[in-house]
Amino acid sequence: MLIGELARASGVTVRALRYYEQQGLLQPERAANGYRQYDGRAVTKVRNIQLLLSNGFTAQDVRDFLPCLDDGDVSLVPACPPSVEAVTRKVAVLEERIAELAAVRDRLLQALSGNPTPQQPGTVARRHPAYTRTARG
Amino acid sequence: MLIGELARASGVTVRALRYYEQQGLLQPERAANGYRQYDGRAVTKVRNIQLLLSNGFTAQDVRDFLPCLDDGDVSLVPACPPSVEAVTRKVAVLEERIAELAAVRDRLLQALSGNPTPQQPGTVARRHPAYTRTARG
DNA sequence: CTAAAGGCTGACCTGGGCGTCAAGGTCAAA
DNA sequence: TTTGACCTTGACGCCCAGGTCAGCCTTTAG
Repeated sequence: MLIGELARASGVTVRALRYYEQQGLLQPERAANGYRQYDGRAVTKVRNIQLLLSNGFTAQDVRDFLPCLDDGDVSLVPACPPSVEAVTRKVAVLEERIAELAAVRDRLLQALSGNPTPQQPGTVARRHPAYTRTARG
Repeated sequence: MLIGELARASGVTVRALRYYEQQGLLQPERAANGYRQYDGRAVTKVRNIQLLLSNGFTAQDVRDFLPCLDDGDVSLVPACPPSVEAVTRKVAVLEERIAELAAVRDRLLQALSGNPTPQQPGTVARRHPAYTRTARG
């Protein structure tokens, strides 16, 4: 799979793919002519990278994520126990971000329904109802 | 409340507060000496702004959020019906972001538990269990 | 053979969210 | 009155995630 195909398949630009590689997030093979060669799993991987980057994580953060998410193949995990701690921390970060966004969402929904905010001022709602809706619908 | 106090109270820098104002996210009063004057609700507002910015939204995005979240006072909402549509769109964006992050979190948890991924390749998990954990909890 | 399409590296540019001076005004305490 | 903390605007700088252009090589189509 050449870089242009991967770009189209994963919805990012060729430039972004080269950037991700430069940041150590991708390590494609090289053909004899110097062209980058990606396998099919790279599509998932790139989507996950983009997903994290567009949610406020940095390339450095993503580096911490990927060792155990490599190419979306979770079965690789037992081979990388040293990063368990790092992954656990990342899960906590995600929990926090999710809770924050859910709180904002709840406030917007309250706003739309015209209800007052049942919370003490000084911060955004912390304890919120379970997340039940599915994306896009 | 002066800008330095607000900065300490809300956990951002003075520079950031001036930047938010420049971006149209804050409109403090001005004292006779030219000093910015904030009221207590600005603390919540600033925290919300920072929260959104650190989650991958731009100042422009935040501008769309704030008309109905002003100072965290949701009771102001009925006064701004024209932005209902914009807020609704933002809720959808939040739902999507939350779902994405929850999917990543689920994959990390699967990785930690060593389970295989029960999903078709090509994208991150889309339908995920309800969000049940509380932040830092 | 030639043109078009795609790939390569290197390098400079951009926009967003600030950090960091610079030069100066204001205010409370000593 | 002087010091020091805090405020003002303005301007330049930085990092990050790429965009864009230049100059060149490779592969496929006609």
